[in-house]
Amino acid sequence: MIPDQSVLARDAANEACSPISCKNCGIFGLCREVNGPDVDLSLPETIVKFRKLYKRGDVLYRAGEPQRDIFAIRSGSVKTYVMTDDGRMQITGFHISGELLGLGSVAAIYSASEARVLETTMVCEVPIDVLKKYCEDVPSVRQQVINIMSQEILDNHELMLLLGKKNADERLATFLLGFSRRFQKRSYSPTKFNLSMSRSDIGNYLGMAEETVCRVFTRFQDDGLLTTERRQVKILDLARLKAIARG
Amino acid sequence: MIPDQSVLARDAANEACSPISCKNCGIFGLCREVNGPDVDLSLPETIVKFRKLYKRGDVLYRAGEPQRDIFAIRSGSVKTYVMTDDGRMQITGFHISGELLGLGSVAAIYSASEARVLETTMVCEVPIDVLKKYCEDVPSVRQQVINIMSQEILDNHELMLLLGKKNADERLATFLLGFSRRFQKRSYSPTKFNLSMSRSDIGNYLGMAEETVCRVFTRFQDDGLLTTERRQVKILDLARLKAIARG
DNA sequence: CGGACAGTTGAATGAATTCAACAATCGTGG
DNA sequence: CCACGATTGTTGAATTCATTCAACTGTCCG
Repeated sequence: MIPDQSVLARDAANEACSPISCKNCGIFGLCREVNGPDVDLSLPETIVKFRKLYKRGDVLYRAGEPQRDIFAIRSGSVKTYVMTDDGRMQITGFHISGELLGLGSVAAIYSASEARVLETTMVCEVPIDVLKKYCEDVPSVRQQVINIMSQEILDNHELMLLLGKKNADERLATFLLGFSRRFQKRSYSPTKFNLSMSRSDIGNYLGMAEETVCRVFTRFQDDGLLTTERRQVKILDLARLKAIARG
Repeated sequence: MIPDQSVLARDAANEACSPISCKNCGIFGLCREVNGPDVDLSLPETIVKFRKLYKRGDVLYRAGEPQRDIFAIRSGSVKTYVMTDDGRMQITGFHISGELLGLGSVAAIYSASEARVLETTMVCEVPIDVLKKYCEDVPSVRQQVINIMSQEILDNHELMLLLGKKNADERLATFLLGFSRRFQKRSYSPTKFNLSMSRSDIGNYLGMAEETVCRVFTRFQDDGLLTTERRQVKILDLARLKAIARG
C-alpha cells in the first residue's frame, strides 16, 4: 500500500540532514548521490547549516523587502502571493516538499511576492549571495537555476490559461490534477492526498469565491468523481477528472 | 515633439545592423558600446546573421515543436500564447521592440507556448545552442538571461493578479498603463501610442470579451480619460487611469 | 469596388458572486 | 480532558457584472 504524503512528511522532517545524505536539498545538486562526484561540497556545507523550522502562518519573505535567501522546502508547504495596492491578494502558487522558492525575484531589488507557510514546514535557507557564487563555480547548478525558473514560467502560463479561459469546474479539476501529478512524482499516492490549504486559499488561487469551490467540490462528489472529508481528498475517477480539466 | 513609436519603428527597420552598431540586439550584450570591451564578438557575429523579417500572422515558434531559437525583436510586435486541449487560447504577453522571446521554454524539450507576429516585424534569431555556449563563456550574458527570466516571472505574476482579482475597468487601465510605461522606457510617448493588436486580442489577454473591451474604452472616453481612434490611443488623464488600475 | 474583417452598441442571458445563516471542527486555556 | 470561542466549511437565495447573441457601421486590402 502506498503511504499518503502526511506520513512521509513526518518521516522527512525527522530524517537527518547532512550535505551528503539530504535528499530534499538535491535540487541544487548539493548532494553527492544526486549529482555525482563533480560537486564541490565545501559551499553546500555553509548552505545547509541554515536549516530552519517554521510554523503555520510564518512568513518566509515579504513583498517590498530585499530578498536575502532562496528556500528549499524539505517538508510541509508554502503559499506565495502578490497583492494589489489596495490589499487584494492573488496566490501565485502552492509549494510542497522538494520545491524551491524565491528564484523569481533574483533580478529585482525588492521582492514583489510574499511567501507564507501553510503548516509546520522545514526549509533549507540559501543566502542569495552564496547561491550566486555557487552558480558561478558549478555549471550544473547554473543549469538547474535556469531550469527551475523556466519551469516556473511554464507553470505561470498554465495558471494564466486557467484564470483567463476556464470555468469553475475546469479550474478545480485542473487544480486537483496538478496536485495529483506532483504527489505522484514524489512517490505519494496520486489519488489520495491531504490539501494543506483552506477552501478560501484554493478559491483565491483559482480566481473564484470560496463558496464556489465548495459547491464544485460537492457537485464532483455527487457525480462520483471524488470524495472529500475536509482537506482530505480521494480521487475516484481520474480519467473523468482529466476530461473535465481540458488541458 | 516626441515622435510616436510607429515612426521610430520604421527608422529602426532601416537602420544598419552590425554586431558593433545594433542597439536593439544589446539585450545579450552583443554590442561593444552597450557592454564594454570584455565582450567576445566572435560569437555575436554568428548570431546576428540570422536576422529576419516577418509579416502579420507569421509564426515565430509553435507549441509542441522543439524550440530551436531565441528571438530578439528589433522592430514591430509579437503576441505569445498558450492553448487548452480543445483549442481555447490565452495570450500570455505582447512583446515590442527591444524585448526578448523564447527564454521561458529553454528547460522544456517542446515549447508549450506559441508566438505570432502582429505586424511587419524584424527579429534577430539566436540559435539556443549558440546562446548556451555564449552563456557559458560570458558571465554578463548569464546574468542577463537570469534577469530576463526573472522579469518574465514578475510580469506573469502581475497578469495573474489582473486575471484573478481585477474587474473590467481595472484590467483595461492596467493594460494601457503597462504599454505607457514600456513605450516611455524606449523613449516613445507614454501618452500617445498605437496598439498593434485587435480588440479581440486585448480581450483575450485580459480575460474578457472583445465587446467588453469596447464598452470600457467608450466609457473611459466618455469620462475624459482618453481618446481612441481605432488602435491609436491618447491618454488624457494618466493620474486618474493609475487610480483606476490599482496596482 | 466589394467582400471580409474589425469595431461598436443594445438587449437578453447566465455563471459566479455576495450576503446570510448555519454546521462542523479545531485548538487553546482552564 | 473538556468546553467554548474562533475558524473553516457548506448550503440557499438574491444580485450583478460580464458574456452572448445580434445587428450594424466603418475601414482595410486585394
